[in-house]
Amino acid sequence: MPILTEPEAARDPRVTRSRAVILQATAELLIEAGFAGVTIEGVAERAGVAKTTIYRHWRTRSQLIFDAFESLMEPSAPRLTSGNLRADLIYALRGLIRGLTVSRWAPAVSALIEAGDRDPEVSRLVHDFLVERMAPFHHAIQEAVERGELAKDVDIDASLNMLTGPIYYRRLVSREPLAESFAERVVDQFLRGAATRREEPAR
Amino acid sequence: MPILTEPEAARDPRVTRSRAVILQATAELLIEAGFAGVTIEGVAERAGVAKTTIYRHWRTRSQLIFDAFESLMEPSAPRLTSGNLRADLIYALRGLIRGLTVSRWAPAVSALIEAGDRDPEVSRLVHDFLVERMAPFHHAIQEAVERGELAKDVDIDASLNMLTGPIYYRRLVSREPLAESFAERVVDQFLRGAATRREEPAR
Amino acid sequence: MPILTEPEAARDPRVTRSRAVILQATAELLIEAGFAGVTIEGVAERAGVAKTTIYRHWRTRSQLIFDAFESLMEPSAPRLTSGNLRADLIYALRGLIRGLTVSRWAPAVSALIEAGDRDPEVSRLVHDFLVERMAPFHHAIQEAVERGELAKDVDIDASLNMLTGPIYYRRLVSREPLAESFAERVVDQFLRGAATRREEPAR
Amino acid sequence: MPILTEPEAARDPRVTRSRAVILQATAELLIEAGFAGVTIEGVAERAGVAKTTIYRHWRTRSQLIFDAFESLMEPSAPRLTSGNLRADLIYALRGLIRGLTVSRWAPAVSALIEAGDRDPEVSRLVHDFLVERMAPFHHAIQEAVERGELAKDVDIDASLNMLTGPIYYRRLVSREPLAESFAERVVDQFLRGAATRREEPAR
DNA sequence: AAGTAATCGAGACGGTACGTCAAGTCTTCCT
DNA sequence: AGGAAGACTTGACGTACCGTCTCGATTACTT
Repeated sequence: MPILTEPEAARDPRVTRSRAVILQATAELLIEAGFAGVTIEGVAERAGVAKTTIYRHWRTRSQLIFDAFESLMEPSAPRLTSGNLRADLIYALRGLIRGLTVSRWAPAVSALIEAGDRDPEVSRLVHDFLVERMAPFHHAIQEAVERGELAKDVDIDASLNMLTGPIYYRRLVSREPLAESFAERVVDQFLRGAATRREEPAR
Repeated sequence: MPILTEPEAARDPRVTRSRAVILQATAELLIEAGFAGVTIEGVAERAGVAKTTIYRHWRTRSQLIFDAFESLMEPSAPRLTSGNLRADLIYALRGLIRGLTVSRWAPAVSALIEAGDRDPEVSRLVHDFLVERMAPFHHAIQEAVERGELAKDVDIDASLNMLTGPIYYRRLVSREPLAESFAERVVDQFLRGAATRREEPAR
Repeated sequence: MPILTEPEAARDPRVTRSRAVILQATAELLIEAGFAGVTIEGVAERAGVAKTTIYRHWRTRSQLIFDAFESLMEPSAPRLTSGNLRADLIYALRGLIRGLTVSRWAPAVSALIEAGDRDPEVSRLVHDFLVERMAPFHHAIQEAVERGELAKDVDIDASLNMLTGPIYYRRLVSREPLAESFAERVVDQFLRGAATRREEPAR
Repeated sequence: MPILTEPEAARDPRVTRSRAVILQATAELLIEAGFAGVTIEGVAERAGVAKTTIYRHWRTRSQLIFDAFESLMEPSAPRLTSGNLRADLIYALRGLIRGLTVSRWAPAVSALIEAGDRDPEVSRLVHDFLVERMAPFHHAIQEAVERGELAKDVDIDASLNMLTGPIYYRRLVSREPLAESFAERVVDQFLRGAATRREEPAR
């Protein structure tokens, strides 16, 4: 599912084949050596393809990397509909943590951030990509509000950022340890809030 | 305050002078052109210094960048002691948002992240740097707990990440708009919690 | 009048048309930018034709260039028959000098030499071409011998080379100034000979 | 004796060494494969030197080729002073013919012409080079005039061109066979003149 | 008039070489 | 003696053309 080029089927089968081997090679290099390890010449050699063929299909290295990254990803997580918000959020965050730490594509994550940093178009693609990936959280929270499980005045956008932000922060910025169990700590703190319950004591 | 080399006063005044002009040039390039814009040759030329001289003082580009970044920063924020937790947190987060978006060194931030990505030693330095920068939040929360303003069982580490994580996430990852007013939304959501008051959140 | 392909009339009008626009475009590029400026891709683009079409009709760039050059040339000079040898030779050499310096196709001349240098088949074509162009000189000299105006033992081949050689030499090799008046100097020196009249030259 | 760069002794022995191996490799390629066979990458590989090193010392391929050509040449021919003009001229022309056909550097000659064609600066160098090489002819003729062996009104410049021009013409342009014996034919025709003896030459 | 064959454009493909930039190393010069 | 200067090898950049190769889409010529 190419994103940066026309999505309709390529006529020339050579195109299809070239795109595939190039993305495959890029993804491998991405995982093995990160952003800096993805050189056009390296990709060309590993894919058994001429440099020009790569440039023919991708304008910038960043966009190639984005496409390769996307081809690595499993399809978007399913909607969370267990009806138990806490469990749903923890499940999803655990998935995110795994994705950022132990998954096949984990080593490619900072490369992607870096690509976004260099190429505004890629940064837009990343944004779109994340919005789509956030949808399950968004739905889960919205439904919980409708069920009365969450306060009606909950700030959904801030909430989304407060759930996933800490994960990304630890992975990319502070590089503190990031175990799956961190999911529960964030979700519980998120649900409970920090302030004491004058009327209703915390807990 | 050099971090990567012996902190005691350098004897040779030439060394002192070289270090200064190199850091100055690096910082300028960092701001103007980001991580990729900082080349050793570029720094050498702008600083009017030979490449060798740079390599003599810094082992890697990443460490040079870290040092330059640090020389850009104003000294750590003061302790927050207004006694009003919400106001303190908002004040601090606003500062962080400004730092990441409009400050002089804002353009250098992703360069720093990127440097951390390439050089584990730098990533450790960034971590230490952030821990120190986080101290005011840490104190503010701890004192609020002691004052009874925050629940005793508050998860301090998770909380710190939930306050600053969303900011970094928006700045570096999703690149959503990031206005100062976002500080209030995060702090309020953090304090209030998401769960409705009537029932206790699932535990 | 194609030389490198079957000279009989092409049946398909598409072929005729393609050949024409390609030669036209080649000639233009040849004049504008010389041998190195004639690239197959450039010709294709200027002619509004696919590269394949060019390769279909010419096996090598050199031969394309030769054909284009020939299409540029006016038909061979007429026989020189004024009966005055000196005037005839001067007239013809002046024409050659103009052709090599100020004519429309002058800029293409070294391209042609160069093409001959790379492609033996072209070099043969150039040779044939020159022989044909030399015919007027050849006749003029032969008739002058018959008229008794030139010595019977004149070395005709050497003479031809001694008349045109200096022109080409100045144009291609030494690049000394080459004015039309040079024609007279060469012809006079040629007729008169260098040796003094009193003694016979060494034999 | 470098011509295109400062003639004073290079300080850094690395420079001297680099120049030498590069010129050597260029000369070899020039002889083996002509102008088109001299690629910077090819020279670099054969010389065991980095491309950048070549670009550091020569601005263009043409100038590199000229320098290599010059390093190939034996020093200029000695003055011709046998006192016998005919013998002297024949001797010199035979040398030229050998140089253009069977010498070590013969295959490089058209490359040099081609280089001159692309780079005006090289064409100037070639001109200067030829003027110097022509000096022996020039002297021989002048002295013969003084000795009364040649007519006082001989056109020296035209004569020079009429002696060497035919050789170059056959070698580069018409590519007719070019044996050493051609030297005599040219010299004799040159001395004797074409016009019949009975009357004074046409005029 | 229909069918088939020649010819076309478009452009992907694997290549080679270009000339440039920057990396990090190493040698020489100079004070 | 040690710093500055800068030559060196290396490797990648992105571009231009090369000559070959599918791939339909027109023609043009049979029959």
